[in-house]
Amino acid sequence: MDRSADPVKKQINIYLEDRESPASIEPGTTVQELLGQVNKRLQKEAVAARVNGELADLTLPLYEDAEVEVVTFEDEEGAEVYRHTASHVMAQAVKRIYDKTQLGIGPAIQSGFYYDFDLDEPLSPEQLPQIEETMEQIIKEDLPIERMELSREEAMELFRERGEKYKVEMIADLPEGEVISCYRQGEFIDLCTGPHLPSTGKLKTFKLLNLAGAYWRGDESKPMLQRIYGTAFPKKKMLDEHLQRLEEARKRDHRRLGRELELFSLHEEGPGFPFYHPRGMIIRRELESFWREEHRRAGYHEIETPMILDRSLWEQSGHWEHYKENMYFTRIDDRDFSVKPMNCPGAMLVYKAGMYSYRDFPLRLAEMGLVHRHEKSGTLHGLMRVRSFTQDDAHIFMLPEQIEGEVAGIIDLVDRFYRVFGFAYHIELSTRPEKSMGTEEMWERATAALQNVLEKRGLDFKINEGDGAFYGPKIDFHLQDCLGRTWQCGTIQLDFQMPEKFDLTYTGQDGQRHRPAMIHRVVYGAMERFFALLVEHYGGAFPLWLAPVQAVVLPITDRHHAYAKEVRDRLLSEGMRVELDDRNEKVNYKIREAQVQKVPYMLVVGDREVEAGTAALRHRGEGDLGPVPLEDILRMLREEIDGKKVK
RNA sequence: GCUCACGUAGCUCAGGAGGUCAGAGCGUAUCCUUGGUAAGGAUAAGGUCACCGGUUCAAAUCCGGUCGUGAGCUCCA
Repeated sequence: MDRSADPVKKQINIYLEDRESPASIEPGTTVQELLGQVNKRLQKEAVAARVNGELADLTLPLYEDAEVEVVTFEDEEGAEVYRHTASHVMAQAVKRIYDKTQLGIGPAIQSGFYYDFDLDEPLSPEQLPQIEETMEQIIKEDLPIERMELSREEAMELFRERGEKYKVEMIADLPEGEVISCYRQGEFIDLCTGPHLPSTGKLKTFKLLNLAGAYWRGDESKPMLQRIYGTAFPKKKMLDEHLQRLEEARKRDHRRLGRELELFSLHEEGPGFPFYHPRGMIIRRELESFWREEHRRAGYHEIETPMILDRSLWEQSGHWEHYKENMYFTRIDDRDFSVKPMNCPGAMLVYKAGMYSYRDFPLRLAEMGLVHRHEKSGTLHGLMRVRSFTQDDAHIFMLPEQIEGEVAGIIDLVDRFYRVFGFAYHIELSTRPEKSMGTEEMWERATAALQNVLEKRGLDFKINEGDGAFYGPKIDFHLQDCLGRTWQCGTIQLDFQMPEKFDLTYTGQDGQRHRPAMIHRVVYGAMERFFALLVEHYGGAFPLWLAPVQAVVLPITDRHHAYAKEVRDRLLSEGMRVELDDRNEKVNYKIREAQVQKVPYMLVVGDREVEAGTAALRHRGEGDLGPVPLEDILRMLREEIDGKKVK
């Protein structure tokens, strides 16, 4: 852009949003100065601007007529600018304390920021306050932040001189002809596309949260840098609220609720191998029976295949070659066996046990298959990431022209399931990874087929290059946990390999043998992961149909025990999960415990209820509902259960 | 697997510059209390302070290793 002032033009016109007429200013006025002239409040709130649609610094001088939009912290990109500046201030502070620090990268992320450092000494959490203090100092200095545009050579020279080897590496990788920009604040310079706040003093409150290691460029073979995470807000109150929200989220953590509600446990004796307790088991079985019902309706047939199978099968499927490091092995009668890490080879054998015609297609074989995978120790996470889990798997064998219809059917099925639980989800399409089998042409065809269905249905999706399975591309469905981390649940994987490897055939209309196409798919994904996400989603307060204990009967004194038992038995006979709390405690105490355990309904019975044949109904969320005749209670609960209502 | 941190009764956590430091609350058991919508009272039981090794007269406390857990990275349902 030509930044020299136009000698002919004395004034330029700037069009601001929400203003009828343009502001007339002198060329060279910065966005910030302009805002000062027209709207002081906006000037104060602005963190960046959009000039003719392009995100820019407030310090950008304007030389031509332009449209200017103000970007504040409230805008997503405004928050990013704000926090990105916070990450620079943090980097500056770290460099002030440890001058040999080499900088990695330091972007803004969802609700915060981080910066990666290469330091000689390991950082420990005790050092964070010191870094925070230095950051406060830098903010107090209110250093102006200036943008500099450099040539590739200048930039190289600058960062080489400063000993920033990672920055030099980044510059070397920038495409030719790209404008290289840097930002300077006091003695600190960083390679950065910006934009940034106009000065360090604009930063109000921030907090450094945690430390972690992170490989340079996310590559395991590259050095590990030290990453500091933090967050920043324009108001102390917003920061406090954010920290409060994090605290609340931790209360929903499935690992915590799993223990408190006695759903499951994990033990040192079996890292990553979960134990289901009676209450967790009820939820799991409910999920499974819902699943069976829906799958029967959707035309699936259920099968079960063995957990341990001969080595030759895994060699044939390609797992021996491509998945060995994740597999468990055993030896029986001098033969090598493997514990199944996936259900597909077993399903192949089921298919091969019969003869199929094109008329049998699509053939949908479903399996609740328990698989074992030797995941790296550092990746284990409660029930979200475990080493043994049950996949609600299915393998669909079909004609090539049935692929798109089947994929569409699965997308509908997944959507139906997630809706029942009220889950929001996002979709990703993963393409061919480096370590994979099959021809380029096969991959292209398969990927195009998946993409086609998504596009036809107008679904938003993100493409994950090289993230597919070794046998084919896939569509993944992701859900969020209590902290907003996303987890892959449902997946649809197209596979042209397995039918080849197992020489699967069907008889076509022409009487000849042909190769079927195949899809692997899961809806819940892994029962363990889905269960964990459900716990966090509901914060432990499961809808009635899933609640391990649906109702508890609370007699007020011993003389009400007989009637309480009657009430309990009546509910039991209607198939409800009900308990009787006849402990020698006050009703307040029993109610509190039922609330803490998030039991949906409490039936309090005393003299009045015995007399009238009612129960004083209390809902964990709605409180006291007053006396209700037993038969009405039964009807209400039945309706709520059958409707899978979320209450 | 990697980086950093953590590991004390079933749970949540105090304590710990090496020596009356094995503590609290919740929970559990027993007894008293029979009480109407979120904790009634008393008493008691419970831990070789993750495990192994080292330093020391003495280790829960210091050092090393192992295992497990957490946050992230890598990888994945």
